[in-house]
Amino acid sequence: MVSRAGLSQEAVVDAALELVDQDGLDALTLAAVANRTGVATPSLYKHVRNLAALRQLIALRVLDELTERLGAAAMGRSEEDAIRALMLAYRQYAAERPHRYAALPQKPQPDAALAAAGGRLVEVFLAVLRGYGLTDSAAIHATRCVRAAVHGFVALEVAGGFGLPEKLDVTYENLIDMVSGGLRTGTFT
Amino acid sequence: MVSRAGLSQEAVVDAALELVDQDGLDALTLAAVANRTGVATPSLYKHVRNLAALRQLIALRVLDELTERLGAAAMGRSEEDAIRALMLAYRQYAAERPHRYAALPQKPQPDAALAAAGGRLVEVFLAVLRGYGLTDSAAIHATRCVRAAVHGFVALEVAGGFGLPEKLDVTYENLIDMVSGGLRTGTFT
DNA sequence: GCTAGAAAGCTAATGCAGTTAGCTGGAGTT
DNA sequence: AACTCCAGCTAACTGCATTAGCTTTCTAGC
Repeated sequence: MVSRAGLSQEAVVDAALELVDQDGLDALTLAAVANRTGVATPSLYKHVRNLAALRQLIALRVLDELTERLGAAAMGRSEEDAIRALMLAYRQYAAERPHRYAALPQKPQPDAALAAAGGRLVEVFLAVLRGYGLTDSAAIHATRCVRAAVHGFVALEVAGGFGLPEKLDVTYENLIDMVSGGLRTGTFT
Repeated sequence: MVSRAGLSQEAVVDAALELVDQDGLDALTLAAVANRTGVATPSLYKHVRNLAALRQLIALRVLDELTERLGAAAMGRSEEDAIRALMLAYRQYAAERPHRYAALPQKPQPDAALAAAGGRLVEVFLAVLRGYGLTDSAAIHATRCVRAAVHGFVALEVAGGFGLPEKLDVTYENLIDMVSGGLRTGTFT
């Protein structure tokens, strides 16, 4: 069935994710992945176009993983309850897998699969916001605001952008209040 | 006065910033900086410890530049007026210099100068929030929330994380409303 | 003015990572 | 049993960061 090491694109991405989890994003090198999969570096090119492509595959995985988590968290809840669950789950994912979260692309990627995954993520937010009775355009603006708040907090937290780490839970509760308050009382254009 | 090319750490950072502005963060390479300053690559080590150090110097510059802009924008304003000006100036900086904004560190940096610069940035936010009569701890939480919202939006925008770029101005106005509404009515612990 | 020393620059060389080219051997097929 | 395909390999090249050691030039002090 499979020749030698039984490698596949999936297995390569798996190994790359382990590497990222353990040693951070900067440690993601084809040599390291090859080493971890017990293969010579050039052999990886049989499964992955190049390093950039591997990074995109990773981003795709992370995005889908996050989307799944958020969907599960929001399921069966509505309105503020759902928003709160969504935001908590989001932060929790980044806390559990900070390096994976950091692996999300920081620059515009022209990748179609990635864009689709981003769309799926947005869909989860939109689904939750429908409970607020927001019309199409308003829902989009509201979604962006929620995403901005959540991503901003998490990104700053992961990057060590906040001083004291003790009270971050409290800050996040405040942020949740701010967001859900804004959704309740705010006027979205 | 100065030996040959009249280089200095400042000049190296200047050249590096030009490079980043023009070609993006990935284009920041010692070879490229050397080329731009008319010097052989190893000569740069006379002014900068290594590439990582250069990156930190760049981050420092950007952080201070941003802080200065925000301070100027908030000056003479108070409460919602000031918050609005602050948020608009923040986004405008990132829009003008997206690559510089992206050059801010994404990972915890143990650099003291960088931490100090971060502290100065936070000070501007805190100064504005004092107008809301927030006590110490509450002011810190509120500041973090504002920063999270602003940074999240800007980071997503710079990264192309939003679909349609047309209505982003509108979204940002909504975000400003959400934040200032939260500051007005919210209870910060 | 002259000379010593520090500073700034250079060339040479090393190591590592990504990538390409071309070979090879085993698995599945006919 | 011969054929074909493909995963994996070795060899080789490139670009970049970094170090070592030499040369030149400016400055300071005599």
